[in-house]
Amino acid sequence: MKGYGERMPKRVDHEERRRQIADALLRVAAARGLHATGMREVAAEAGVSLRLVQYYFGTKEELLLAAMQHLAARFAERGMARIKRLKQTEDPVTPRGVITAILTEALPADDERRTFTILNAAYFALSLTDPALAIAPLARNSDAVTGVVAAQLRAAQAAGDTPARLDPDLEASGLLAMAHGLSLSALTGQPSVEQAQAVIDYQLDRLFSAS
Amino acid sequence: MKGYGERMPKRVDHEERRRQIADALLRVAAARGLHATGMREVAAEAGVSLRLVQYYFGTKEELLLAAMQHLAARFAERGMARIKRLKQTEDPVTPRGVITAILTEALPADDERRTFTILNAAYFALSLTDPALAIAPLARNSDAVTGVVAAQLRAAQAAGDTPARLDPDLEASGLLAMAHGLSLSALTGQPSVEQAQAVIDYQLDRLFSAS
DNA sequence: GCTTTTATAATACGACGGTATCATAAAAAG
DNA sequence: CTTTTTATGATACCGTCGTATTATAAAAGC
Repeated sequence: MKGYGERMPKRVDHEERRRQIADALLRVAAARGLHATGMREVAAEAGVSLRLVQYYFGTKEELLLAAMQHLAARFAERGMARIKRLKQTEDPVTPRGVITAILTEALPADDERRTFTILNAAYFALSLTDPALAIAPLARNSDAVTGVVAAQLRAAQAAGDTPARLDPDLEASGLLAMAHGLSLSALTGQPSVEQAQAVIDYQLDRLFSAS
Repeated sequence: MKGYGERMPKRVDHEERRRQIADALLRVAAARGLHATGMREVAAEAGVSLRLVQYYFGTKEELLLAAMQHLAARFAERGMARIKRLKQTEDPVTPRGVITAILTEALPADDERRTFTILNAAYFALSLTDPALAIAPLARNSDAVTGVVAAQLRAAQAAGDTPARLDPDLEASGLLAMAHGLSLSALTGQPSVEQAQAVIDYQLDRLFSAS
């Protein structure tokens, strides 16, 4: 890269610091709420001075935006890792396996996914009224995933694992919307994560049964 | 009722005023966001003085809570009306008709439902981090609706309109989660309301076909 | 060794928001 | 008609937040 300066920076990587601060914001925001998170709190959480936060992100809006993109990137990364892990353990990677992994990954089953779901909801709500916050990164992810699921369904149809009369695109949209809705509901514990998982499994059973 | 005082109040109804102010908050919040909505703005929107808002709702938290309950009540009311209307127009009320009405009602197809969806998302996100905001009213609504859908599915099974092997509870949970997810996504226009409707219709076709 | 970059510290400022206070109008009760 | 209760209006207070400013230190390159 022809980077951000002629000479090397003093010691630390610029992007690394930005990530560190953005992570701090996400941690605080997941606990206290996105709007209730102040610059001073972020600085304290990141273990740096307030001035430094201003140094790396001139304005709060910029920080919020960068943190959102960071969040989307982290989640996409995690999704990729999940698929890669799937390919290593499960020898013949079935379309059902991939779809199950995707839908399940969205559930707030552990701390990381729970905070992700919370932050996602917070950013989504914020973007509905704050024009400065483009919802682009999240929507882009979602679109890509829908495409993957639809493709897997087509593959399953080609293999005869699922009825040919199904519409892959409509099914994919429905499944992802369901997973999204279940994730949000599961945050409140109604239904529980286990029940949400049961609903997903049930739907996939119905999809991949002979019928 | 053994109301709010021995003598009649001066001129206006207490509850009516509270509704008026709560409605004003919801209108402002739908446009500017829940956290960005101040007491002064609410007062201006309601056409009353700031002092009056304080008079009817001592604190902002109280106002937020009351507005949420009011919102939930309004939505439940609208749902009831929709069912009642259905019973009048569609002579034999089929389970599918009821379920279609419920799922479709959640979509942000007109201004009122759109603002409702936005406010719902905002309150939900807020309740995730603000312990003072119980999510009870919304969850209660959601639970009741799930029960209704499951009951309709059972009725359909009894009538032979849908396969007996289906699990009504899991199907109901899945359908409502899907509708919820679709509504949120439709707020951004991806997918559009029409596409979301298509997904719902498709799923119901699949449910109620012989199969 | 001087300059640039990266960092901290302390503090200031202007705006806004929730809340509180003071004053008052108007209607019902006696 | 006076008193009391209810309803309302105008404004003051105080904290917090985002942002800006100034001074300073230390490590890395030229």
